[in-house]
Amino acid sequence: MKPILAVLSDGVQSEDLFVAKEVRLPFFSNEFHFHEECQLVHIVKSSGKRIIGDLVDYFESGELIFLGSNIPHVWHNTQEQTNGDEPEPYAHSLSIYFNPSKLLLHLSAFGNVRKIESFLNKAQRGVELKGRSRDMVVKLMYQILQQEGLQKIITLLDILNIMSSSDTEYDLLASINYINYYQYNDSKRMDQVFKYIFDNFREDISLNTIADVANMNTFAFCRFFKARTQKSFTQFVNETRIGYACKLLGHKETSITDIAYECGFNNVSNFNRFFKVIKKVSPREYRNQILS
DNA sequence: TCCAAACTAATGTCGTAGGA
DNA sequence: TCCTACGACATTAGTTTGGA
Repeated sequence: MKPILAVLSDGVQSEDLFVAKEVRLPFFSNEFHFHEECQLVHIVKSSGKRIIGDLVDYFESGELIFLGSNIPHVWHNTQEQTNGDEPEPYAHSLSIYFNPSKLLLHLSAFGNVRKIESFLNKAQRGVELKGRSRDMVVKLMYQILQQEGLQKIITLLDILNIMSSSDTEYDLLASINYINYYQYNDSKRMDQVFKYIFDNFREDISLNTIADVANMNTFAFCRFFKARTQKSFTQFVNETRIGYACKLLGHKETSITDIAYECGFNNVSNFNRFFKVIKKVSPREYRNQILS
């Protein structure tokens, strides 16, 4: 199955080497999409759920993600998370887009670009930068917004150099076997499905219900969903729930039992079982780790 | 994309044990 | 005593497969 590329309508124009953008919106776009351009994104202010490749996780202000070519992704705020009453936009981010082939072609004229090329390949699974590397890159991203001409390009190269030299200060996000089978034509249907799951994962979501959302019967939906996400519908929902549980476990005053029910599990036994399968540690161990 | 059948994974319940 | 973790087991719902 050949993936179809999405085109960034306001992305990198043919004469540009890269584009830097600051976004302030009431909430992030819910569209699940991918594009040929690499994207470096810093979440200045917002929180919610995100999908990168086959990883479903929570995001918060401050994170820095680098997405390589063609990895499907979405940052999602629910209405509840958007703090609709606030006068200020709740979704604030900085992004840099560039075409990797074009950039490498230009850079190769000046010398060996193997290190950057290798990093860009790794980034096809999505990269979350951490520690000092993240702080340095974020600082440079703010600088780039104020710069013009050659200075902007020099700063971009600095950023690439920091990221590709950071051997330990990043995590790869999508699983190693992840392959993008996503098609542009699927966009609307998958958006509806993800939106429904994200808005309703605290309740029971039956296969019939979600298949109706996708306008398919249950068998067709199972096949469709697995083909696009490389995981079953139940697995996806449970990962969403466990991701939410991880967030709640940071609040010491809520008991693990309460968290289990809050996340949509109907009994603690199931919650413990899935938590350990997905996170490799029990909820209590996880809480101890993050609170320490 | 649909359907039927077979298979498998997820779920709920109960019991037990350890630690605070 | 309560909370948490975990195992066993029966049941149910979800998933896969193959043909159309």
